[in-house]
Parts: sequence; structure tokens; C-alpha cells
Amino acid sequence: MSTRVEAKSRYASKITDDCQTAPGPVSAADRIVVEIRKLIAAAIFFNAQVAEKIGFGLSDMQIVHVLQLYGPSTPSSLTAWTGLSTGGVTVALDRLQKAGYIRREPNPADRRSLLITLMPVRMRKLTAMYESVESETRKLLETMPQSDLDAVLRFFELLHSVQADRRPVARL
Amino acid sequence: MSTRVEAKSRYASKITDDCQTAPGPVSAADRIVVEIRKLIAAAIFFNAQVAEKIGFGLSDMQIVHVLQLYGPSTPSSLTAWTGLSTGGVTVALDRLQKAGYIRREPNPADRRSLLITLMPVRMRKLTAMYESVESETRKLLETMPQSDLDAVLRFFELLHSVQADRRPVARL
DNA sequence: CCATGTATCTTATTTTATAAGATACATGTA
DNA sequence: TACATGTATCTTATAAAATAAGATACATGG
Repeated sequence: MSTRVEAKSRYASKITDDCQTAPGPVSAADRIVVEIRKLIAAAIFFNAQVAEKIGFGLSDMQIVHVLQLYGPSTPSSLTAWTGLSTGGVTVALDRLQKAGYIRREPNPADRRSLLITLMPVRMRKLTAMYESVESETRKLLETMPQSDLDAVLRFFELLHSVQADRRPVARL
Repeated sequence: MSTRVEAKSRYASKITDDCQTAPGPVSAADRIVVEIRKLIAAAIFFNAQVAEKIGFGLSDMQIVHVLQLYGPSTPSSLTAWTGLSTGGVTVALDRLQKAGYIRREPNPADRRSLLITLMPVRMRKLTAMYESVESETRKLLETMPQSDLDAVLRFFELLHSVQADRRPVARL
């Protein structure tokens, strides 16, 4: 078990002009912004590990995650989420379908379009790989006082307003 | 400006066995775990947008982010962070070097090895693209009471212990 | 009914990543 | 010191993934 410890004082973790973290007193907001970035970098890394283990690419992972978080989506919505071209999404969906992770269903709202849905059975294998991180996280969170948890939820509510305009809108 | 609003009650946002979000009362911890995942998915999306605009691939982005967050690194450390093969990192570094974003410097600790460092001048263009998200985030955070910010920082401290063992260790 | 726009798919081509092997240096042991 | 083994990076042929351009089928608004 690693004992690597991040700087915990308020005297670190601000990204400065010279493109590196530099010491010095910084505000809580500054530190939180850096923490968010570190969380994201770590998540991308972990994601890549999982992807490799099950033979997915990163685009395939993003598709699966979006479907799991936001429910059935159209290919065009996934085009936005992944940044792939339309052809790229088609090919990615072919891969995922052949591997049994998704199904293409008709979109009742538009006969040109499709709704991509996840196949629960296949997903179990994948979610199992995230289970340890998630349960560990949940367990740790439960050690925090309720007032802290509420503050964290308010924090995420704030973030939503930052993200809302920079995120694809699901149009079914 | 979008008016899309996420579910804010405690009666939503838990990922269930059927691989989709389902309604029902859930704990704060459960909701936070989902929020983390949504943050990550949104970040990957935003990342892809930025990457496309400046003609990077996602691997290149991850390399730049890691260098910015953790300082100069060896190619092998970047191999771990990106999940690329050693040859893949070499090629990615060639791209980044030709584009002027990084430099290969000798590693004083090991003559076989290198230290990859960012070139501040080129980075300005890239950081500018994140500036609006970050400053907007900072501005919103500053509307939160200090006690909430402290709680959020404690939250990230907890997360570090979850991530520590699932993250590459920088060995210079 | 028609013109225009949108959603997905197809396929040739380009871009990226891998795998296998090579070189140069490090490390530990005798 | 000499040697065997291990590690860090690079090279290059090959494989995988994504793009671009174009095609088809349906939607939408006059």
C-alpha cells in the first residue's frame, strides 16, 4: 500500500504562469480547481487501465459511461460526447455491439435515428472493475459528517452551472 | 445559455443494476459518487473539444496535463499515465516536441533517461482555453461560505487516499 | 409536392498505437 | 574490475482507430 501523500497545507497546489505547480499561499478556490484537475487526470488514467483490461478504446469507454450516466442516447448525441466523427461513432458502435455491450433500437421519435441502449448482462463485468473504487469512495464518504456531505453536494450543484453550457445536450 | 437542470433532490442519481440511473431515495454518498462520474465524463468531453481545436490527440492532452500538474516527468512515467506503449510515448513526445510544447532534457539522476518539461510560451495558448472554465469555477466557489470550501477540501483529501494506489507514481 | 436539412452508414485514406527488437546505461554480484 | 541482468528510450513494420467525403433514408417547412 502506497504512503504517498499530497501536499495538504494551504501553501501549495496553484498552477502558475510557468506551467508548473509552485509553492506559495493560495486561496481555497485555487486549491480546489487544482484538485479537480488532478481528479480528472487520475480518472483518465484509471479509465485507460480498465479500457485496456477489457480490450476497449477510450472512445468506447466514454460511450459506455455516458449511456450509464444519462440513459439511452442517439448516435449523434454520442458523437458530441466523444468528439468522434459520425463515421467514427458508427464504427465504435459496431465494435460495442459485436462485443455485446449495446443494442441499436429504433428511435420512436425519429425513424432516421436510433437509441443506443446498454446490455445489463455484459455490463456487470465492467462495473465490477469500478466497484472497488466506488465502494471504497462511498465508505470513506460515510466517515464525513453529514454537514460536510451537504457542502460537497452544494459544490457539485455549483459545478453543474459551469458545466451545463459546455456539455452535450441529450436530444432523444 | 442553456437552462438544462440536473435532478437536485435526494431522489435521483444512483446507478443501479440495470445500468441506468433510476429514481429512488439514495444516500448523500451515493449521489456524490454519481456526481464524480458525471464530472469526469464532462471533463473528458471538454478535453476532447480542446484537443480537437489545437490539433492534439487525447494522449497528447493527458501528457500535457500531467506535466502541468506534477512537473517534469520521465517518458516512462508518462507511459504509465497515458497507458501507451513505450513506443507510443516516444511518438507522442516527438509530436509535442515538433509542435514546440515540450523539451527533452537530460535526467541528472539517470543517463539513460530524460526529463520532459513544458515550454511556457506555447502553453499560454492552451491554458487560455481552460481559463474561462477555471475562472468561472473560481468565481462560483468564492460565493460559497468558507466552511463549505473547507468541507470540499476535506473531501478531496479523502479522495486522495482512494486514488493514491491507483495512480502512477512519479519517479524522476 | 418539393427543396432543404438531419441522422446514420460506407469505405478509402490518414493518423495513432502496438509489438518486437535494438542500443545505451544502471545495478548487483563475484 | 568484469559480467550478467535489468531498465529507459528509441526504431520500424504492422495493426488498429479515426477522418473525410459521399450515399441513403427520413424529417420538416413552405
